[in-house]
Amino acid sequence: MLRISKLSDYAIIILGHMAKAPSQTFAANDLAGSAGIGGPTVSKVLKALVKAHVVRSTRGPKGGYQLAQTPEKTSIANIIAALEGPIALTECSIDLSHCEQASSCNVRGNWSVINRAIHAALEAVTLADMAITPPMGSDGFHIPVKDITFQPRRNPEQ
Amino acid sequence: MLRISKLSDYAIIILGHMAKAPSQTFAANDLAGSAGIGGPTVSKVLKALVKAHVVRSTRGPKGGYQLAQTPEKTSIANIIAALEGPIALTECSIDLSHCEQASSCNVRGNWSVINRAIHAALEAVTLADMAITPPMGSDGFHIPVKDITFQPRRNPEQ
DNA sequence: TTTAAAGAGGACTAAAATGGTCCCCAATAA
DNA sequence: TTATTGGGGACCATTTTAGTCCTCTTTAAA
Repeated sequence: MLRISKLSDYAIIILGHMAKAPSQTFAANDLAGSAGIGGPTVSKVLKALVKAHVVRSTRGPKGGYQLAQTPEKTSIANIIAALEGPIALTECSIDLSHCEQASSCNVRGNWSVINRAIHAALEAVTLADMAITPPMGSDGFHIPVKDITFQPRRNPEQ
Repeated sequence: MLRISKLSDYAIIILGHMAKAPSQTFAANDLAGSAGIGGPTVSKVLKALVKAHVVRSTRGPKGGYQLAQTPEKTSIANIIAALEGPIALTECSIDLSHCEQASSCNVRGNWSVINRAIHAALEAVTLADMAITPPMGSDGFHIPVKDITFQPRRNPEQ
């Protein structure tokens, strides 16, 4: 199954809590409590988010973490990249050198199209979009409030 | 890194070879040779593709594998789903029951938006698009011949 | 100046997923 | 009848992932 790691999933849940008070500073432990995730794990996630400049940290007593930008400016692509590195579906999109099929692979260049599409999809959705609680459907599921459509464009003028 | 498995990658390479002669029947071993992938591994991939009706198989001498549909009708989404199961970025998109955060997770419904976007991106590209060898760029990279654009639509009338 | 509360960085381990191989069975053309 | 091909699944080694823990640094407040 094509999927994101648990840590990225946690990141979005944690940031979702922070997005409710975008300028507030939260201690890692408090976030762990409200998200229902283990303390050390929350710390690990937040450290990665600091490196990627998704959140800012303050040390010392009364320290903690704070969103680096507004939820509207924080894209899901950035969050996932913070925890999993560059978003690319195949190894060779990142580094061609250790691909044994390279010579017989005639499919290579076209992956970049898909990679860009996936990236665009994740870039187009922000933390603000994720954090809102959409209306509850009759089946108990939330109804998403946003939609993304595609326009496949064949053979564009190059 | 958000990525597909090696087996899915192999599948696309293998099918790329088959797409050159869409109605021909190929023995697994021959495909292994031309793709530069181990025989047993190619077999494993092809078996999965049969189950997903991406290719058809014929047993016995002169048997082998054949594309079930034209390359134009074979979507990358199908291929990936054949090897990795349903395309969904988070566990809970497939089965909510074993999600411990369920109660404190207010982000759930919005994942389906992203999942649909990813799926649409993979659905929009076909084996035919992947199999063509695009013109070579001056940097030695192939230039993709197709592009996909996004139209994020905020707050559509529901 | 001291102390305690926070984060930074990284080592380590257990568990899970993945990749690859192999074996025996079934179908079928010659 | 036999040889060739795929079908199904078990199996294991390796890699990846998730989670924990330890020690160090920073800093507000007593």
